[in-house]
Amino acid sequence: MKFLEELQWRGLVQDMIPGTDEQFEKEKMSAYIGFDPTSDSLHIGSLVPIILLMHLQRRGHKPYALVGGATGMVGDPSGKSEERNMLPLEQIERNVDGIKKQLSKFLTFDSNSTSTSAAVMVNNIDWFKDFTFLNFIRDVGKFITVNYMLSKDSVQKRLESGMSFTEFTYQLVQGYDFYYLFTEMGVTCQMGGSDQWGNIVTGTELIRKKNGGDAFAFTAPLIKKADGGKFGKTESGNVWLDRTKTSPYKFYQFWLNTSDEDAERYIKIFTFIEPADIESLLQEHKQAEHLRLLQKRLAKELTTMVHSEADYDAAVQASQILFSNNLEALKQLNEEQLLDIMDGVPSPEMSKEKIQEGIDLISLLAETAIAPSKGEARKSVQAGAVQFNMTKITDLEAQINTSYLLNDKYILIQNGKKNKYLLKLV
RNA sequence: GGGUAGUUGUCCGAGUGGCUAAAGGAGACAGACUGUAAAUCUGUUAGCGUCAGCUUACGGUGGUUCGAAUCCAUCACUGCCCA
Repeated sequence: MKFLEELQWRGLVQDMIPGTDEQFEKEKMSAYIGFDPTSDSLHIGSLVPIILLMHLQRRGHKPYALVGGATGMVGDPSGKSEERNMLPLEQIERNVDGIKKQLSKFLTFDSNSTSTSAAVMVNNIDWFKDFTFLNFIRDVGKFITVNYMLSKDSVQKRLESGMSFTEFTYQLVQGYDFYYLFTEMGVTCQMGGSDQWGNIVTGTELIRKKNGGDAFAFTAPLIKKADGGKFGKTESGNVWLDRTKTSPYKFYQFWLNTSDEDAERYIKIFTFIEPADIESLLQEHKQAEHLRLLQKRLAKELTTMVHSEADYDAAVQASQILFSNNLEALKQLNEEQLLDIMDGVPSPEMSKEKIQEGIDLISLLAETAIAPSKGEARKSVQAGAVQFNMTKITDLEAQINTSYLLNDKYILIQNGKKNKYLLKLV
């Protein structure tokens, strides 16, 4: 399969500049994608751009990852209904560093290697920091008309509610990135999310006018859930690629919980499994949907890619114990096994004396922060959401004592079916 | 600069002196059913609490009033029209 043909099949292509697909077959190309430094860690929303770069590298093309040290200072209006807050400069720098570190996990950056497909990291602050305002409006602003800029969706949507000049300028700033990379580094293609289409086209326009060169681009669709909800959010917020923000166990659980409908799309988008193999997987899945083959495979591929195989194994093991409702199996684990399995499961601590003296259920939940307050704790218990060692407790007055302890110092507590905690007594 | 409309809880949106912690919807969380899915049904959804109640809330600040999201003044922000 041709490069773009495959990406298309995977559902990774939304728009494309005509001829881009052929160009990728003609020669090894350099292509880039931008990352916004709005946080010091990437979350799974950034996985699509990362995967695009990985596909690129696998096919022998040269991926450029651009972190937006400069563009982050301006703020992209695309897809935003209102002006966004500007981050302090130090924060942006910190975020740029964090993102760089994470990207190197997915791409080979080896600059010593002679490989032509080694990835390159660039930061647009490097070519913007000494670019004066006057020079910018002479060298860049002159080539793009306001009429053209106004016609962009991202601008149109904000015309009613208001938009600052800063945000309006964003497309020029990003457009210049492409121009710079095109002329200085021979990067001829830009990729991005479909919300970036307008900005990307401004770049190709700038290149065409200033330089007369042919630039290429394509975008990937925004990932949405089949029910229209946002992708990548859970009750506890974003799913991050950083294990200290989202443990491998939770990361694994996120993918495992994918709905059938979404799983069929995600397996193509997020994994590198060969198209033929995916087809047969889909067949298999349809025959026995309750087995959730797709979800399991998705969770495996992603957890292994983002974390490691060992993390994946641990997550599977933990999930099996936690969701089997097999109290006996749980009781039989020794301390080491228990801790091993529960690695990544939130583990609040509490002093042992309190349990020895006996404590009421509500206070325990509130004090361990398993429930945010006593009021919330009461609600959860009344709703039947609380389980201790896989046994539901609905009595508001229940007293908790040492008889609940596993291995003499742990209690497995659940608040809701999927929120597990391992309470540790110290 | 002038005129005018607006700013309500996570979001949308009703409310125009007490019955309003604020209708309705969306979203979110929880329960039931299932397959740790979807759909559906039910409950919860400002904070705290011994569920009696207390505290904070309708852009900011002051004021009128026994009492204000609701009236007045002023400031800030935004839209629209005129210059």
